[in-house]
Amino acid sequence: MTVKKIRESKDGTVIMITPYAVLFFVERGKKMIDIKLIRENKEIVKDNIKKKFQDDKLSLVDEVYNLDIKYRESKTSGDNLRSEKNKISTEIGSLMRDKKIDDANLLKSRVEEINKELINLEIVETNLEKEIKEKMMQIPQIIDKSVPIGKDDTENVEIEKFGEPNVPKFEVPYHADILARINGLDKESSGRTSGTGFYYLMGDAARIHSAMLSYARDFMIDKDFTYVIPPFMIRSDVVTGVMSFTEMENMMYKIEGEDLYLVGTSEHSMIGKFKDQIIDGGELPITLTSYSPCFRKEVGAHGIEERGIYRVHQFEKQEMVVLCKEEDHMDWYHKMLNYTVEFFRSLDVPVRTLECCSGDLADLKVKSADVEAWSPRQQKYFEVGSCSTLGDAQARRLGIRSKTEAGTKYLYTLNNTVLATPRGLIAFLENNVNEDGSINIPKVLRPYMGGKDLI
RNA sequence: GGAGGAAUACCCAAGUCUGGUUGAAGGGAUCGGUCUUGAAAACCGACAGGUCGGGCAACCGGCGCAGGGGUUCGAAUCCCUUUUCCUCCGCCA
Repeated sequence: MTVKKIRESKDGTVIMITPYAVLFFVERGKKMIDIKLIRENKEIVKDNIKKKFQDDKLSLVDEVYNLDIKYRESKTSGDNLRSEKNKISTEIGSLMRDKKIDDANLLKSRVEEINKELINLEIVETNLEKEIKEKMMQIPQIIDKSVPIGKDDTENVEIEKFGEPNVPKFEVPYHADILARINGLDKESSGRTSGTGFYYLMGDAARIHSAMLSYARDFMIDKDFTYVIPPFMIRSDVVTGVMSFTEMENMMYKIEGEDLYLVGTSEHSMIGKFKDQIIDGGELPITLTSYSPCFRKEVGAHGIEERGIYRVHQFEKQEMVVLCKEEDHMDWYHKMLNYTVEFFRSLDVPVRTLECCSGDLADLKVKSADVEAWSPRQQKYFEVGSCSTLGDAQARRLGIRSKTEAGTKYLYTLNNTVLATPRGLIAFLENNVNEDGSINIPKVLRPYMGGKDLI
């Protein structure tokens, strides 16, 4: 099987994939908010758009509002015609049984007329529906009241620091150099086999990497999360359900000749698992921790760096995913964020939490914060994980509902990183390296490192 | 990868050949009741969910028999197509 990047293919793959995905996007009618909110309270939706500094989208609200009125009108007249048609067809049935052929034929011509009328009406109906969905797709999820208002990532807000951001007396080497000293990284070879953005981790470096993941897995199992190994490839309908089209283009690797994509995170297959499912209210909350390799094209602002393994095409991740009821999602959000903080603290890595401001928040998200690890080399924090609640937006797109006494409701979905590595490995190395190049192994990792306390 | 078979409601399952009062028999599960000290059993009753539209509401209507399309006045039923599952063969860590 060949993996091909959409962007780079010159054989028509792009042209084949793009319209297909867009079609799917539109036809499945995935939207982030309930159209009833626009019918009943346009201002909430508009205020939300303003808060996110997307004023160019304001007109969409009124457009949807008006199209919706037209749509409902045409749906009502269509439904009436269909109702009449159903009635007459049943009558024809009983006339045929009684062998009253002439009477039946008379009625048939009436149904034929109705069908002619319906053809045009249905075109109008379908087009209106499509137009509404396209516009609805661009209207962002309503953000939480607590989200700080700001234009872009420069206005994100630090919530809290955990651990002292120490700067040791010696100069902490660049992570690639730390790895070089223990013969832990070979990028020359990976360049030959796979190109930039890949790596060979070797020896103790590879072992710490795996140890951290195993520890992350057990850490979450101890928090009563169910460990899951999901599929590492998913179909396009799942992909378009869990991310926007731009994200998809910039992130996902497509398998050539198949309707399959390599996951960019296990969240994709984990949320996809529940697509079109109705979950019994008694099973909630569903708390899962999944492992997967993650593949990302990283097309866009940053791209792939030359040295090091900070931003790469392939990494591994232990993730947490929670599906819960509306009233519980904020509790889970805070709990999940704290778990990641606790995890990094147990590895002697100072961290801080940084809340995403309104303008930097992805359209699907209600609230989100990054966990950032301290880099004693750069003397600043860098992102190692991200915790988000998507409200019911993701569930709405994918049809994930639960049945309770109150009726059927869309679930609230959340996800958070426990550990993504090699990035997590970098954080670990920089904070545990000694002047002589040796590396301290914290207590929690020793069982996974054959008992060693130092490399 | 090849060759067959299947998909009907919470579960099992009839209906498909031969299109029409079939939005779908029957059974189980579940819920309510009778009987009982209590329970079981038996008997009686309820039980298609979902989604979209209309209505203050009671309620009315559209869609809906794996998904999508077609034929027809009319489709669970006929045709095409996609997916999934099962059996057999092949291949393989």
